[in-house]
Amino acid sequence: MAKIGRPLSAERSKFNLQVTFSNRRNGIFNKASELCTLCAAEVAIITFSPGNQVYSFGHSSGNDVINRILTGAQPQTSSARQVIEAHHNAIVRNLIAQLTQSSELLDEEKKLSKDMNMLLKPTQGQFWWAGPIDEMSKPQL
Amino acid sequence: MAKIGRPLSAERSKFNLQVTFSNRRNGIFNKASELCTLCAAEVAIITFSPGNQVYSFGHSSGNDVINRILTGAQPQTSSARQVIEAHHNAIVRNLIAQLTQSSELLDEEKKLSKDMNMLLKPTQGQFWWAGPIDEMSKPQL
DNA sequence: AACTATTTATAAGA
DNA sequence: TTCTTATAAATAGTT
Repeated sequence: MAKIGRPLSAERSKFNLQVTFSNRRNGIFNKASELCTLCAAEVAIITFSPGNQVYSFGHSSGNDVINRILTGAQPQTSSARQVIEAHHNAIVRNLIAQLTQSSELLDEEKKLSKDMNMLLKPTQGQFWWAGPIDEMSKPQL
Repeated sequence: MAKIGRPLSAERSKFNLQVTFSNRRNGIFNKASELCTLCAAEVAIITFSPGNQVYSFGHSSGNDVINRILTGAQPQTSSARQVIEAHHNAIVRNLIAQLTQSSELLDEEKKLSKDMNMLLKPTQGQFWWAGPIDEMSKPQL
């Protein structure tokens, strides 16, 4: 929805696309960070770039990362880093698949439920969407 | 970071906070949607509101939800809906915990790696942060 | 990296 | 809740 900042040129170079992805990813992460602090919300974001690299954002107010660093973590070698990064990558790959599947299942059920309501409540005529009823049972206007 | 739209009043009512959360959540989801279409990226977002309700966003370009609806899904009862929603809620609860843990592990390792660099490269003196070196080895300014 | 012209986001109020 | 509006933020293209 909606146009962006400036009108997009018809042809965007591959490099510009990477810059755009990076800028917008940072923008979304900043928005998420603001949402956490402003509303005491929890937010997790997983992104895969066009180049198939993963960037993730996670915030949980209960965890104190610094404390855990100060009480026992040991410096790790570069190869250990690689193992951790690979593991992290595998985890988020799996997470995004689960999340998408679960979200879509929910969306399907919502859509079907809405259709059922439209079929089952025709006698209420034009007033069926006027009351403080569940959002799910509103017909598409 | 940064101030927001209009200056915030000193006291924000609980209701306004909910409105703010809803508006900003939608804003982030829209940004994520734009990122997907504009950059051919994959994005998944999980949020928990202050009221502990979950809202999630998932996009994977390979899945065709409509087709799966048309080829076999059956309408479900309200109790089935509740089961699905509970299941979805449990899934995302688990996902956000995993993601946060994995992200924090990565962050810890990066921080330790940075500290190691600071310890191992003292001879470069005041110039060690001036060059085009890896971001990870920059000291905190 | 920084600038800038626009568009978009959004807090408050109606 | 939805709309409006004033102001700040985001950002695409350029330098």
